[in-house]
Amino acid sequence: MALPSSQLTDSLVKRLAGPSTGKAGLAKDQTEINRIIAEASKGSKFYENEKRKDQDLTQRISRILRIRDEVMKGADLGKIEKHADQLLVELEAERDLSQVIIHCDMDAFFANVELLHDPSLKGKPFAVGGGVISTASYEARAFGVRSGMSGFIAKKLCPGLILLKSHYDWYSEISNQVFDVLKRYDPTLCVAGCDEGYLNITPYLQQHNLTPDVCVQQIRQSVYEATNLTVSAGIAPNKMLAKICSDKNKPDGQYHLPFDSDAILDFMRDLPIRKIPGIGRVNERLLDSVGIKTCGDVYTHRATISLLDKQLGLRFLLRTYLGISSNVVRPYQREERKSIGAERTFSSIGDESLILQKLEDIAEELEKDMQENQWAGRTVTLKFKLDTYQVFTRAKSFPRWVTKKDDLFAAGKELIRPEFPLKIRLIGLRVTKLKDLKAAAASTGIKRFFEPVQLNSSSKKRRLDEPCGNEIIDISSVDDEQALDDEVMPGFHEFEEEETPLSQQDVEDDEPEALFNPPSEPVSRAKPASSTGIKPASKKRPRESSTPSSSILRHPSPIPSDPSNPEDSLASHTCPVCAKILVTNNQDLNAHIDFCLSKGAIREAQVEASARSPVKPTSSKGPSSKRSKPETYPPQTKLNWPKSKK
DNA sequence: GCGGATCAC
DNA sequence: TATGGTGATCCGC
Repeated sequence: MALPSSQLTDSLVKRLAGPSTGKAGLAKDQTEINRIIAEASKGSKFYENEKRKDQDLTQRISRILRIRDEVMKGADLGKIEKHADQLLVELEAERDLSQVIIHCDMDAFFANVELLHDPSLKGKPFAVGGGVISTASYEARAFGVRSGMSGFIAKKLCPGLILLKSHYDWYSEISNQVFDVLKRYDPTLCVAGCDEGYLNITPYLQQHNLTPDVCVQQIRQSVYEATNLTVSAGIAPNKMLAKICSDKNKPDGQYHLPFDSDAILDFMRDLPIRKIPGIGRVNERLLDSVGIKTCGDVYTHRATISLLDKQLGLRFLLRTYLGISSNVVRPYQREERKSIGAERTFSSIGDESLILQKLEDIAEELEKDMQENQWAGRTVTLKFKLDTYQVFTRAKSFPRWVTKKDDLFAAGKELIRPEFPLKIRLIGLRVTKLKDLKAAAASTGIKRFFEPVQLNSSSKKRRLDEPCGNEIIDISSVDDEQALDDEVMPGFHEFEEEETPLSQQDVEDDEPEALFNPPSEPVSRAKPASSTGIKPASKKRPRESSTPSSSILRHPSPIPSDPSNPEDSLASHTCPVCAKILVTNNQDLNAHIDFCLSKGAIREAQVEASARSPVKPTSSKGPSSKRSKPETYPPQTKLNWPKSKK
């Protein structure tokens, strides 16, 4: 039984353990649990796919480290750190401790709802979910059973595990009850999933002359009285911190982070970076590769991060280190929605007619959903997962609004046809470039004059269009020019809530998110040359990328010396790669850095390519498997963060 | 606009 | 022993 260790890397073992390792309800011996999971998975197609992804990530990390080493040569680290420190001062100035933000998170939600319906489950290890576990009871978690884990793996970890089917209607109803309670404390409640939400209780505290702790006790008590379910909560000055805090005393507890800069810094210092929303397993590994395990490590490695800004996201990480994030709490707006889709997993099938049947089913399901919720869209994206677990997407845009099953099915067929032969285990359709048919209808009647218009968070216009006499029906055939034309309601602006930016241009970072906020996260991707080169055919081939593309350091005045530098004025800069001093503007500086980087990166890539030969084709039928040239050069990697600015 | 990847619940 | 579904974001073409 100890034989597996030979081929398994630590990273693969950890990856196989699932995305929610390190969550609450820790089990005793994680090592033993991971071994059992790896053992049970070994040899399966799922396992092979995870292995492939793990290897790709390993390569991506290698590229980043090579870039780092190259860039560090001759770099003036002292100067770079000084610049990072300057940025920290600027970010610190943005800190806002004036709002009391609460993150409420239901404890083992699905499992506890099941418990209400069947009290005999109390004290037993059970989990909700069929093939994949949604939620495990705390007793089951002690065995290592976690959400996202396959049911049969969970059974291996806990032979006595009771697996329950999901009852979404139950969860949904109770979920609404919970939110109704929370809204009494903050009508602008921001729902983040069916079992959690953010509140800004600042006004409530003032109106009722309460302290945050007492108020949150009352909130939790109110939820319990209404549902018989416990909820944990975090009290902090912003959403990110509140979310992290809600996990601190879970279950049935609350944690109040002091509203004090130094206390927050202390709190962040030893916090595992993985706890930050947006930093998942991949980003965790990437950051770990440069020595960052905790938020405090961000400061220690600020020079490295500065040099790898493009890959790691300097600004995001510095904000994280400081414990700064958005404190804007606002309900999800319908017009923020960007896509609607449906997908289904089934036992692998290769028969074309059967696959088309599945596609038709999905098209019908999606049409129903779009109809019920009044959405139309212009882009249809087909998604399919091979029996090897590799996922692909193919998209097509239309000049008109799509709403009907026939159109969805036709688009799907057109997109999948060139991919045959195929053996797939999942198929799905998603529609984007949405048009809100409810808004379209509303804009038609007189009532439009009484309803505030909401702008799309991003910036401009909102919908509400004029056309169509008065019915909502089938706009799919309306002339697009007209249908596409939106109209802005006069007199309403919509973007008010911003906090004042102080001197920084960047005001709010993340708030537009429906869920919490941060679309952030680092990581970077490497795309290319995956170890297994198979893939569906058609379309684009691997073209080679050649231009550098990036400039490390995205800020106007990144590392260079001068603190004051407008956007494009000339200034003296030290190239972090070759250490030359250049008098130029930022654009040219970046171009220069790209040049320096590409030289080193290409050289490294060549060395690596020659040292490595085979690209193993994992069977499977992808027609033209490319494999041609692995990477021309590395700049692929990068962590995407949130949209920090702009 | 497209496709791959990551993330969260 | 059968490893989910929905939605979003970001990057690099």
